[in-house]
Amino acid sequence: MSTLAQSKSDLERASTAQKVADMLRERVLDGELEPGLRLSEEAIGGALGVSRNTLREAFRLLTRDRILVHEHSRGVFVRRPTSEDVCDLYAARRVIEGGSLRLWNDVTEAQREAVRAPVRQAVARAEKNDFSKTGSANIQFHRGIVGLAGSVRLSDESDRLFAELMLAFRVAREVDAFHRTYLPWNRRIVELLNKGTVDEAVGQLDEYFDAAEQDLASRLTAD
Amino acid sequence: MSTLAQSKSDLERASTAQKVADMLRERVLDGELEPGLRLSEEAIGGALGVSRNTLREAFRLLTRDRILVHEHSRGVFVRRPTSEDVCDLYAARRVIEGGSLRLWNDVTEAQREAVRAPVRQAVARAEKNDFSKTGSANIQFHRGIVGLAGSVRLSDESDRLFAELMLAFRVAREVDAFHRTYLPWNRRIVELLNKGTVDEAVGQLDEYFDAAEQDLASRLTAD
DNA sequence: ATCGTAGAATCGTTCAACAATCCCACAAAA
DNA sequence: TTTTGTGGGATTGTTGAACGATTCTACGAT
Repeated sequence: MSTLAQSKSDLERASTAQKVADMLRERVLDGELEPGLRLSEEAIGGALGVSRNTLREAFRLLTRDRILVHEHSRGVFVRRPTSEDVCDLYAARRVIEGGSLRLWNDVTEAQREAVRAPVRQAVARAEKNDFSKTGSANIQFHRGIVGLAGSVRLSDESDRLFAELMLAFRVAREVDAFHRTYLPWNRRIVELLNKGTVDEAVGQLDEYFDAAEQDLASRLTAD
Repeated sequence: MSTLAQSKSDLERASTAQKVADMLRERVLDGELEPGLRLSEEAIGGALGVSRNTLREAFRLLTRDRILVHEHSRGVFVRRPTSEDVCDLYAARRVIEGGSLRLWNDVTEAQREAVRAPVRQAVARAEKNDFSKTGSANIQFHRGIVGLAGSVRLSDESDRLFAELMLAFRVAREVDAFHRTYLPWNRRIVELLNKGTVDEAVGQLDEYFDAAEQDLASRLTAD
């Protein structure tokens, strides 16, 4: 049954605009297209072999995800988060993840495991001095937290927030080191959760947000 | 200074696609375009005097706001929320508004007043048997709650959730009566907040969500 | 150095066309 | 009767070109 659902989702992936958007999203999040860069319709459309109209549709999809920003009659740019953006992003995350984490005792074991697993894997890799996937592991941890709420709308919005933060990391030139710094925090949160002290875990999460926000914002204003 | 900001925002409102999207959004939320209705590109584009490409851009904007749904090669439809959607929407609202309300003691007086004022006005009107604007007042109350978080991203996402719920009300054929029913709840929440018992207010908010969700979902499944 | 202006580059929008896909009705087969 | 092809017709997906409107750039005047 899962194979059927799989192939169905593959078939639905027909639109060219969608494919172009996926490719551009990857390029942006990988850092090949730097924040602040202007994306010329003609240049990119020509390079990818799609018409301007189709490319504009792809741009709309990415502005929805807040990866690109659209300025009227000026074009689209790779989003370049400011320190105000970072403040706003963490304000949203505090509410969403804090509120989700409080549901810890009311959710399924599978949902709880989605929070624990990423931290366990990151810790295991860190002990072998392997910090390769530490960034995605950190994001998976926070995705798991939001998943406790059981709302796809909330999870989707969180993914957009995470994508924006990835861009902020890039502006601050601290993509990997950032996640690594805060691994101990994640570990502590999971330990508190397993101990059943949800309120203390939420407190640790808030402290993590405070530290991360200040760290990131200061790097952005200095730049 | 506010006049300058005003005129600036007017100037930025240049795009035709944006204007078309605004018009369509209004039509949908007013109920002139029923949930489930398919919007033909040719028909609407011809009626509004805009080209297909521009109309498609407007559709993308409304799809982002979850007012329309896009099905590949089939067209765009006015969203018709299901009971699963309602469940998801309230799961998100529980987290967002619950988390925001907990910040009550940490925000500015202006933010707190944005929560109290809509309820006060709705109560005043209700005592005169004037239930005309009770719906928007209820939404303003919940907008105020989300505003406590101080994140425009969170507030924007909440507006999208509210818009979706408006569509659900319409499917359930209970637009005004719905809001009216729950005015006493809002009043009680504000009283608890003014008394300083934030946790109890959050509890009342949760109960409100439980009742509203069950009420709305049952009307949708019955239909 | 500041300001204004002409020209180039780019975006916003429209139009026409064709391929790809979906829908619907009708006929054939179990 | 129900199911299963199988057409044709309608609609969407995508392209390319075109032109007015807006922005950017560079050059020259003050």
